[in-house]
Amino acid sequence: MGRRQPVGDDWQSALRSRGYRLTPQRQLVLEAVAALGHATPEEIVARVRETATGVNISTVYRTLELLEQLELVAHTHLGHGAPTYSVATDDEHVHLVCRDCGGIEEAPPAVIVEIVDRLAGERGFQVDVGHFAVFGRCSECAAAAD
Amino acid sequence: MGRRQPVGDDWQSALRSRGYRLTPQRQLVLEAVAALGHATPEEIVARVRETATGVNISTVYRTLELLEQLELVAHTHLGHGAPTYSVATDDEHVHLVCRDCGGIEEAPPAVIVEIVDRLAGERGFQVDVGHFAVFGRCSECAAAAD
DNA sequence: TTGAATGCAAAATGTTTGCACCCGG
DNA sequence: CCGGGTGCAAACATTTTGCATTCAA
Repeated sequence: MGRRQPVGDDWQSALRSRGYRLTPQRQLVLEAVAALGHATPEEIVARVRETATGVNISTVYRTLELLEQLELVAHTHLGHGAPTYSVATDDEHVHLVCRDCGGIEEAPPAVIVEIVDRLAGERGFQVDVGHFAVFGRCSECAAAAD
Repeated sequence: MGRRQPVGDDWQSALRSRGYRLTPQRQLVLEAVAALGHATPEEIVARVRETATGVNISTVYRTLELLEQLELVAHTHLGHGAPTYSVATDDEHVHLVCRDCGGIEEAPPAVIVEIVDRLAGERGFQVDVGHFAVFGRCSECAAAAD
């Protein structure tokens, strides 16, 4: 895991240009999301506090909401508990969530282009590939279940 | 929505055969799930209370957990808040969740057989079609967004 | 300086648990 | 009668909100 790509400084203009302020909290949250990948708010605040102990969880929630609105981050519901956040520029991928072990695999979006096109063509539904979640049983657990 | 299919009496043997007791609460919860389709625990308890006012929400949670274990019901996470339950014998389908209006459309499983087969063949991942959730933007909201 | 942003505490929402009582088998 | 099942209350987990204070611009 670890960092995906460095956080550029385009995020600063993204905030500024829409009249939002640049704060250390916002920078730290964005960096944490980028460094962690698929992180819950709880994990994000923990990471942020390694640098700035005082940061409040409610600030993290508000910041994530704002960053998502600015399309700098995106969240995915993987089925169980809290949602996970990643930077919006990450390559989108399909999430394979195992109902037994809870493990998460990632598959390239190529796997689902057909259905994406089909849903767009047949019903005008624009699929958000990054939020695609497929539930099932991974090969490991499938083997163990027999 | 209303009822999908009547609740047979096979559920009684499903409980009995595994040493579980038949209770009015369990019957009412199962009937509510069947009648409502895609209902949250909160909606289910409301429905149950139309008939039996005293039923407690914690009983509903415990009952849903049991019924799911017996494969009489199944739950799906549709992205936002509480999970939704349906009877396990409902025809499985793909859920299309709109990120804007929160609306849920259903698509026939035929739409995704290709990817199901592909994931099974390439990585041994057994897809649970009923828990398939596709996030995106419905045609209505897509039109409104332009 | 000034209002957007934060921290804090409390509320809202969703789910789980301990325990005494009840009732299905 | 007996232990599984229920109701109740309280604990827990997660997210949201009101409000006074702080700080980026």
